[in-house]
Amino acid sequence: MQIASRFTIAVHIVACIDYFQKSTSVTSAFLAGSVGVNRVVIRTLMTKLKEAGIIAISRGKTGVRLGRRSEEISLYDVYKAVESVDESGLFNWHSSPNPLCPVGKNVRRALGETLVKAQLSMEKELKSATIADLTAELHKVAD
Amino acid sequence: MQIASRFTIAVHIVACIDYFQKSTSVTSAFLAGSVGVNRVVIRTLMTKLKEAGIIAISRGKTGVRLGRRSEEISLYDVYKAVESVDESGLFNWHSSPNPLCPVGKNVRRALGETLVKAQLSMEKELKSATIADLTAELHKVAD
DNA sequence: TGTCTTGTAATAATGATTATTACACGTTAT
DNA sequence: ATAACGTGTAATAATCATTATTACAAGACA
Repeated sequence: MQIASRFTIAVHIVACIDYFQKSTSVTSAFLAGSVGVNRVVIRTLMTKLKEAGIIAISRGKTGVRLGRRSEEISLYDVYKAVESVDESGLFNWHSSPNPLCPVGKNVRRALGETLVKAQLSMEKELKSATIADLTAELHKVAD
Repeated sequence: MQIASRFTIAVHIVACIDYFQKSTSVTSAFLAGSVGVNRVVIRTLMTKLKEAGIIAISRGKTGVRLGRRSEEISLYDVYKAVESVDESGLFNWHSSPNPLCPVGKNVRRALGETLVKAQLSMEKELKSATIADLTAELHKVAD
């Protein structure tokens, strides 16, 4: 299983806003065109990104803008905004281990910490990369 | 999205074998009882674990055994055996970004390396933990 | 040979993700 | 104020991966 594409879509959205907001009015239709998905998918993600303070939305012709400087938006911020990270964790547990078996009763506790560490390690990498980095790279490639 | 529970199930299986193989004949029915899933699910995973050399299976009453010492089986070995890790990576990409948009055309390339690094960082943690560690912890808790 | 167990195909059930339509409502410009 | 444009969101369907389950063939061992 994988981390849903809505994460890369969300990153794409934010990067697009950073890339284009000075030159164009960025709308959900515009973003849908760049990402290649339905407008409603874009809007749903936009709402989540707005709730996280990553972007600012206003209705009408204004277009979407970043909620703060792209240097201050990490990939983890985006990840957290659109994925349900906290609730269940990256690793999915089988739901009914046998409490009468010493292994079944304790695996989760005995293994849990290690898996949390693995998850945090991945998230740390996402925290160290910003949208500004990505946009810079995009500008570089486009030259 | 999460990493499928078949990973924790597989770890549970291997830990069970390590924990019980000296005292009992460990079978798919036994394991299904401890894990709390259908026998066929266990068998399917057993087959994959066997292909990875993690366990050794024989039909009849013998029961399942480890393919090598539990100190030499990392969580990553198990992870790799039952998840399709290499093919597509941990992060799922949206499939049709617009090649006519400078962002759509290049996000994947510009972001790819960072995501791979995040994935590898997680896997590194899984590599540093062994089934032996887990079984030791299980014995400790059971005392 | 009989009993136990694995191997595996076939199928269904479940659940999450993603796509799409439809329409109410906010915002801006004229 | 009203038309034009854009977001917010409910409702529904399509798709896909995961997980469950039945059924039976075939290997291993006493």
